[in-house]
Amino acid sequence: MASREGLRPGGRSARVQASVHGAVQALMTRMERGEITIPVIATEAGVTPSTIYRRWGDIQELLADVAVERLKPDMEPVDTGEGGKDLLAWAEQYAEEMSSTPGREMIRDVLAAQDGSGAYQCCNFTKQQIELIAGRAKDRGEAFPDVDDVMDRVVSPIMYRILFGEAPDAAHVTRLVSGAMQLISPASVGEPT
Amino acid sequence: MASREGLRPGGRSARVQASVHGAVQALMTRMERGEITIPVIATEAGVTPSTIYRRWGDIQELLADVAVERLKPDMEPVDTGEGGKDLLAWAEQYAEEMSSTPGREMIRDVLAAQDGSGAYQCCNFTKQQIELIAGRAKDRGEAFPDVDDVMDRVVSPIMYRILFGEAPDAAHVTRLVSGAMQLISPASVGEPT
DNA sequence: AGACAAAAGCAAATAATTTGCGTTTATGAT
DNA sequence: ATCATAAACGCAAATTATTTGCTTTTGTCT
Repeated sequence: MASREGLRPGGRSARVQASVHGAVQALMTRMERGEITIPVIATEAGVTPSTIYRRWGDIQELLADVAVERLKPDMEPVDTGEGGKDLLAWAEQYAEEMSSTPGREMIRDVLAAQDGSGAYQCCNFTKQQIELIAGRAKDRGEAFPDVDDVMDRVVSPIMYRILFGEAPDAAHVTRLVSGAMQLISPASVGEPT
Repeated sequence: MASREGLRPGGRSARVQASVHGAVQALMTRMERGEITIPVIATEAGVTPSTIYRRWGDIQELLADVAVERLKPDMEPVDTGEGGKDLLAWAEQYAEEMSSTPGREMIRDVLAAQDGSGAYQCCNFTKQQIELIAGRAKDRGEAFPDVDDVMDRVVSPIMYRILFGEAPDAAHVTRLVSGAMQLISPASVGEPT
């Protein structure tokens, strides 16, 4: 991610970065992806195109940079009082957000960039959310599956279907979550002990 | 995929298509991705750039088109005489091929295209391979998990890790396969009845 | 406050993309 | 077989995007 490291954190640089990011997001609400070019973004942001070219290299890197920022979770998973329910609620929302048109576009932007660090970051965002749920469950004394297992059993299938096929429906997400929870104790997702 | 449907199947069109595809593949062995532009491809293919623009639209669609073709399986999964072993052998090879640099580039190309049909096709290639393994197992009278479950439990985690994190190692693939096989009968992957 | 260098602006040069139009050539009907 | 038709291609001009050299602005560190 060109705009994150090794650059001046304050003042004009930060202002330009914010302005360009804002321009991209604004344009995405009014135009189609194919119409959004760097000169267009530059005009919207009140910046000269060469600034964008020098900082981000090409439009894919810029779009990926914006997408990563937008994919960063803005709140922590709801606390239902039980780990299995937390995970289900989180997974349902995750599936819905990522299946939406903007969601799918953001994922595509992240994956299309040469710089693979964006994808890695997004994966970490997800992991952190699950770790949060797992940590709360453990604090309550509940058993909870390993985070990597949740990634394999819940997150991966959701993402794969969104990327390669049709978005998973609610029933499918429920099945995935209860399957993952059964790694701990059979049939314990729905009913609190 | 622009080049697959609604165009003349024979003669010059087919020749141009083959020539352009060949040019892309040849260039990918000698250049980096960022250096491959449509004018460069056109020169290599002995074709005028506007032909490529009119047929594929932009370079992402073209690269996706080529990638889908290269991702099409060229042989059927090895037959070890037992479904679980077949699946393991297939999954190991799949993971290795897709984790390689050319493999990851092809996947990225497919996913980066606007036209989502390429991703769908790739998913179907994979499904068909697994269906083949499943069909053979059933012909032998073995139990074998549902293809969709194999997609969720084996293929998805492999692909997710390749796209978003680090490639899965052999031990992990083994664990995924035996987990999927346990959907049928516990601990029956290795040993023939 | 001043020196330094990073980042931005500007404009000219280069490269990619689009487009209009004439030519070639698959395809389907006679 | 030949012909009519339209799809696909080639070519070149026009447009648009990208790169690059140089100057100016402005954070940052002393």
